[in-house]
Amino acid sequence: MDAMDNCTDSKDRILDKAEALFAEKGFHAVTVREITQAAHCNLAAVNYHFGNKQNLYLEVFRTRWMPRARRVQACFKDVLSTQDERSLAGIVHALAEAFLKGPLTDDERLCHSQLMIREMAKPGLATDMLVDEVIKPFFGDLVVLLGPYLPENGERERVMLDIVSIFAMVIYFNFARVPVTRVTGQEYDEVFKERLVEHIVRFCLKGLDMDKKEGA
Amino acid sequence: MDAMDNCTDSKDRILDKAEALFAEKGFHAVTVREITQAAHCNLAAVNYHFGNKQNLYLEVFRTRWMPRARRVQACFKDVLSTQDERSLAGIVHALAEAFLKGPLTDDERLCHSQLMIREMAKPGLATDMLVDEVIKPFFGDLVVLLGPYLPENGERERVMLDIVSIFAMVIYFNFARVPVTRVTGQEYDEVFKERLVEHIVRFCLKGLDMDKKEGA
DNA sequence: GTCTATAGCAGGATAGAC
DNA sequence: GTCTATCCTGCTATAGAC
Repeated sequence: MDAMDNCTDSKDRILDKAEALFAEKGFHAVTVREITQAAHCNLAAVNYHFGNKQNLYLEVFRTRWMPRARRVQACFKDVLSTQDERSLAGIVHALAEAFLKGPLTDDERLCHSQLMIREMAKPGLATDMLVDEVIKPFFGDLVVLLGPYLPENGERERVMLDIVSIFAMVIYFNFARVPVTRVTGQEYDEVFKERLVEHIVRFCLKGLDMDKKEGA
Repeated sequence: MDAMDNCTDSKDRILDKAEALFAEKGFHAVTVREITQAAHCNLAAVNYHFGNKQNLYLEVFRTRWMPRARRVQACFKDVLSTQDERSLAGIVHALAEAFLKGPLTDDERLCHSQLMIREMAKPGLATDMLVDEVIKPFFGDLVVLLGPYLPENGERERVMLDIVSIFAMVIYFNFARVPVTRVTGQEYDEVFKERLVEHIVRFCLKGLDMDKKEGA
């Protein structure tokens, strides 16, 4: 398809297409034939370069998913460092922005969260790598970062749940595009995504925040 | 396994096991052989009763998923009707409670949300049925119910996003048990689930709500 | 490093006895 | 309704020419 296809070697093309297909359909629903056809190379290339299908899947995470996760985290820290004053609102906004708009293209972002969700749904081949090398360290950073805003020092669990909740929002709105679009009637264009970031920041900071009009 | 297995007919046993397996692994990762073995019946039974694997999958949604979704919604309305005064907090609490504790057993709830998430991740065989017959009508009800609390009548989209956000929390905490457990160190026992309900209600109503200690 | 050909096997589906 | 036996397709993986 792409004019560049012949410039990059088949190993890279396979990794690219494999990632997209694994994200879209899941490991079992994708066949090696499908991948090699999409990558415009021979069926045997997967076994030659990666040994077998499982290892190709793992390589997708090693060479594609992990670096991208690091890019997003770097973006988050970049945004933070440019803020002259540190505030809770600033941190949440940086988080939502890095994950929902950040350095990734739309396709990358969708692909990225789909791969993660699939792996998180049920412990899979790449779960350990993902949890130990990316999720846990990043959560550790966030706990430290949000420490000053803790109600008490003892309530570590509450902070954990709050952080997870922010991710819940970001990941859900990325992943559940189909029902969101069907229910709201909104396509995921730039305008809507900007509104989503605003919504997520507001919701995470203030919740529904409709108390003014209590009493039906 | 169960002592009751021989009492219910094979059609029901197949539906039960198929649902659990489809939820756990996804459509493609499950084989008909696996299902029939788990259901202690013959391989040919699936084709005899359901024609083919795809139709079995659809029947799982028709005869298992949909009735359960209705039970949860009924529970939500029940709780609402017992509240003497209607309030935003009451509605959110009823929602979180119905979905996170409600009428379902733990296994049912996990199974239920896994099936839905898989279907929502990418439009699948049952997506239309699910969206048109369950999600859209229920969202319609919620929009009406939350209408009195709208900031303005024009802001329908904001209410939609708020409702979706509540579901995002509920579904994520149900679905992403693995990372939640790994990060928080908490198993999903009764105590933790009760805390989760409290957390979700609080978070949805008030967000992070840490403004008191602004300024690091 | 790329390709063809094929081994070897697992899965879905069916025919037909009981 | 249940079972056995079997067909056939489509998959992963490999061997070996180029």
